[in-house]
Amino acid sequence: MASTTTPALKRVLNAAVVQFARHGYEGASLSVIAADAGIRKASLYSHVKNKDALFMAVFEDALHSEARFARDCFARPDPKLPGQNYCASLLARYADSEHFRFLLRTAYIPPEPLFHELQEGYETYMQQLLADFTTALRRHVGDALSDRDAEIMGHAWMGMVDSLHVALIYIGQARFEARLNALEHLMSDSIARLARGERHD
Amino acid sequence: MASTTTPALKRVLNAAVVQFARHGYEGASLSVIAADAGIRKASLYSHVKNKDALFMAVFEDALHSEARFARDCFARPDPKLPGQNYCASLLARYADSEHFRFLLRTAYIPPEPLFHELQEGYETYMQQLLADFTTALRRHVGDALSDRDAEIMGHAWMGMVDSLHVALIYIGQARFEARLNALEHLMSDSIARLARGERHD
DNA sequence: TCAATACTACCTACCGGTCGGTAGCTTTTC
DNA sequence: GAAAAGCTACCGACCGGTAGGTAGTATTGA
Repeated sequence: MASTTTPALKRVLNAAVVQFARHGYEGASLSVIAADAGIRKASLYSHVKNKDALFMAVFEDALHSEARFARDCFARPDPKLPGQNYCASLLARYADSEHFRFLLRTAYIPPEPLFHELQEGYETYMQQLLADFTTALRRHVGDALSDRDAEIMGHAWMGMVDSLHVALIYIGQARFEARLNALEHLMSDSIARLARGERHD
Repeated sequence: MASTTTPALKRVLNAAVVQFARHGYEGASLSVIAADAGIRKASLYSHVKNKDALFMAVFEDALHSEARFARDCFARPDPKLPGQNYCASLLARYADSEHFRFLLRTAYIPPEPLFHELQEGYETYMQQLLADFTTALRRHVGDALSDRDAEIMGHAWMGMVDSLHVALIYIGQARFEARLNALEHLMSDSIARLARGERHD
């Protein structure tokens, strides 16, 4: 399974993530991907078994790439709110990372033939994100935090993250920042309440 | 523009919304849509100019349908929070309305050739939703509400709505309800604070 | 009767994928 | 050391299939 990644394959994968991110699974053409990688379509099959396998390879790359990104965000201490680094970095990340754009494009409506495999990958990624947030939250609020409130805040934060993801895709930069600001206010109010020892009913 | 809708065209539109909602713009096949409507593919062109026009016709229907749904939600008084009726009705709406599923499927990643036309439609729909929420919020909080706080809460609520939309698509019913509950807690905390006359910095 | 709607048959364009074949570098074999 | 054999990456040509769309003709109904 530890297949070596030749330079040619790397070019193919780089071309593929761009096309898949831009046009989706069905919309991306193997001819174009091959051309962008500097070879003919037939030669693709020296490197990958078929379109599905190519897509899954890109997906694995993207998941690893974004997992590392998230880990780095949570490694730095959040300035004010748990998970704040991650949320605040999304805009730049979206501009810079082809892998991230690929994941967002594919996340909500994955290609039907690959649905289950993809679902699993996303699932573990989201679980990791949630776990990271929860530990950050516990560190931030302290022992007063009940399990139930931690779970509620976890759901809310994951919802907030999805909301920001969506904002990246279809509303502009200005409104992304407005939404981020607004949602941080909500989080801040609720966390302040928890820190005062009040509980959600 | 006020073209009459014959029964045959209605059958075509009904078949089309199902296919577009299920498979998207590119994935939906005109042959299948025609077959579902009880005619041959070539006969479609007696009713619609081409695939784009068919898609746009379905889109207009869907927008009107969902605008009416939102209006009905906001016509009823919200039990606890502004906009609560709408959010709480989403799950059932998603199960029942083919038009709604169509809109959600198409919203974030619209077909490229129709991008601009669709964007406009969504834009006015979202503006209406935001306006409805804002008046509900003003009614709920009272005169103490500053314009700035109203705007912040508006952004937050729209984010919450997007978050719930996403939840409908790719996480199950159980987690939708957990997210809804969690986000309502956030909203509730923030609105309680506003109602006490405190302001966001 | 005449327009609207339906049909069959067909078109071009493109898709993912396979085929036979080859250039060129490694490894084997005597 | 050099011929023989094998392997990898590549190519043009082609496959079956499907897509959206069109031309021409038959059917239908007010």
